[in-house]
Amino acid sequence: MSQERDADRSPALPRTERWHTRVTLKEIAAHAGVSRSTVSLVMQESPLVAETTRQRVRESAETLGYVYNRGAATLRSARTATVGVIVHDVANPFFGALVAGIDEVLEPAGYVPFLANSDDSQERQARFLSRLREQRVDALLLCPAEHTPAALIDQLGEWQLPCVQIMRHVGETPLGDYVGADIRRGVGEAVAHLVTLGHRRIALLAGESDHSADRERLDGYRQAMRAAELDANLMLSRGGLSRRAGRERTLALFAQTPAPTALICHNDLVALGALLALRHLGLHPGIDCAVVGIDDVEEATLTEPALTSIATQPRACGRAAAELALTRIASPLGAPRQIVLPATLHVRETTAVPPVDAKESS
Amino acid sequence: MSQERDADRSPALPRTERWHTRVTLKEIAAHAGVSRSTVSLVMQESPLVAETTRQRVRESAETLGYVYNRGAATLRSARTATVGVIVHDVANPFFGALVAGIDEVLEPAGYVPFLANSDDSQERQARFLSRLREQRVDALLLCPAEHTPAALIDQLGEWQLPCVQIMRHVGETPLGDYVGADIRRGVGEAVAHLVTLGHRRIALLAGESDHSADRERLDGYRQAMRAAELDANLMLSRGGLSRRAGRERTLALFAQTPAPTALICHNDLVALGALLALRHLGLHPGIDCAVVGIDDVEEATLTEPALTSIATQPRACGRAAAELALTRIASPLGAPRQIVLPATLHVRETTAVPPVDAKESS
DNA sequence: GGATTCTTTTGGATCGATCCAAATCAGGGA
DNA sequence: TCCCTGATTTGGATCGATCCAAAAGAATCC
Repeated sequence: MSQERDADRSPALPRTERWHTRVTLKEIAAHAGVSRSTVSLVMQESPLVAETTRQRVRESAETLGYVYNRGAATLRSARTATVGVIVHDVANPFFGALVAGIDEVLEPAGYVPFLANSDDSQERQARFLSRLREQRVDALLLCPAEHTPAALIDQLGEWQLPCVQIMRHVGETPLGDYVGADIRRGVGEAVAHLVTLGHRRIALLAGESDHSADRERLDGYRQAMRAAELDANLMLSRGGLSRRAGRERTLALFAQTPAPTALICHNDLVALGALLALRHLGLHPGIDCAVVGIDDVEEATLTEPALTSIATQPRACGRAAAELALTRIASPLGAPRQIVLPATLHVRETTAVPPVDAKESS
Repeated sequence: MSQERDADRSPALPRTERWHTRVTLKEIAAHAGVSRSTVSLVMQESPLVAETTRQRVRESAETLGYVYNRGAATLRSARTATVGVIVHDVANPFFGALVAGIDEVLEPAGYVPFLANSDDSQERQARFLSRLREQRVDALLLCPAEHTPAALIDQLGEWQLPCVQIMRHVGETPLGDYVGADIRRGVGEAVAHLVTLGHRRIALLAGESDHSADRERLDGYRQAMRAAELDANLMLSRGGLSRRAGRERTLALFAQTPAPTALICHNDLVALGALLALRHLGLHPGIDCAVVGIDDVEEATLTEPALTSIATQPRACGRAAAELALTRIASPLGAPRQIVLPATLHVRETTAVPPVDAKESS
């Protein structure tokens, strides 16, 4: 920490930053000929202060190279202008887009996001949560890890920490603030679409853990299958949700007879895995077997054939969640809101009429 | 901010958290019968304090539901236990993995990362940077946005903000701390591999902006091409780096004659786009045209045929960068370190001997 | 027993902002 | 000129930790 730089302080050159003597409100006050309080008001963009003073103070701050000390402000005012974000897999492009959406809203509002990866582990989630409490974040944006107990939301309430759940929620119905997509309806629409095309053996490649996102897919599927007078339990597969798992689970499904003629996949990664599997089996997606993904990630439009997918709009969800968090910070006692964005089916090339033999045999 | 809740303090029920009267060191001190200073020492895990007192204090903190106030500590000690992370595209799986690696190291060290997306925009990068300064982050992990001036690093130095550059660095040679992969050698190895297989018309699908990551690919390519006595300028394509751009640029390359027999792509996204283009043209990757990607993302092993790729190990880079940042925080004046991880070629199915006609015609 | 050392504990002072009640200022009307 | 009103400005007190020099206790040695 060499501080012996004072030598080069030539008064002619007002260096923007002096060495290691941090500029504080006090220095600005002295420089601008006002009190600390006034400077503070200027920094808070308060309308109380006169325009001319405001200008003078701003200039002083500028020439002295002042950097606002959010930490000091926090101590007194209990606002940190930070928000915690917990997702279960940053490496998944879906969450990448989600995080980008969050960022988009927080940034102009002057908020900064803390980000962590729970990796769907309770323990990591809990550890990060306590870090965030130490940092006194103003709010939390949470995609809860698997098996998160419903009590967590109550706990957060006791801790006075506003929380917006995203895409998944703990407990049966969302108790607190929540932003997600209307997956149930989206899946229903997909099933109806496939039924209209003539499909009968429609498989659902679901997840294996019983959280809300999973349940909604299942509910939408069951309900639509029932409506079409088809057996929903016959073609239900539960398992992992990676691209690799999608591939393997599809191979497994095709090992049984009768094989499905259409696959609805928990997310696009699984769907892309399914495409790989079909190609491996020498089958043509969209001709020999229909495939529907969920999320509509950018990649979906680029595969050959292009993937039919239910758009969950991660970016829009991220934006909505961040906005909700900001309003909740502004009014902590307002009524919780549940925002459910429409999930619309984007029909592309992987859904077409089933092969003739399959249609007849059902 | 009503604080008039003191009435309901029933001594019989030691609620874990009282309403709105935050527990501070003072309360713990009173409860444990020691001074504030001692409690502070316990919280800092100082070895000075006796084991028995330590235990007692810990228990008091526990029963009172104390949450450490990092902000208050920061004010006095000038350490925030936070680190800023700026990447240019969170939605890219490569950066997802990188961020995951960073997280992996910071979390156990008790640090929390602020994350932002520069979207390769100078302006967004600058705005976030000033936010981070306000928050007094202890260090910065930066994948500099395109066209970032070399002066930025000096500026950060003046601001006393330790910075580790990742994957890209500003200026000709990395001036400060840096973590990246040995792309130059990796690309060289790829060219040599292709030459050994018999390829002569080896194209490079490079980026169009002139940052270090780009230059390294170019240098590696030119050098290896020269070594093989091939013309490096003939088959050089510059352009966008998305999957879509990869597809389109490949189509463009194949519109010219003679078409290349091998493609080395700036990253795996571009390579995957190239695979789509080849398939679209009715060509078989690995048979009609070799394709090499860079990064070796998970998806590379799953395409059919599997993609040959140069592994840049984003997760390992993230870890190394975070570790370097931690050591730099511990000793700000230590000599800058440049860590270059090996980039090894993973040969898979998309690289094979060139088609006979192409070999003869060269 | 008292001096000496080592271990543990402690009371202000301090970091840099915000909050709030009170002081000051400027302009208008009687 | 003086009072009143509304617009600005201001000086402590305060938030909750850390730092530091010094005090208190315990152990050791002569």
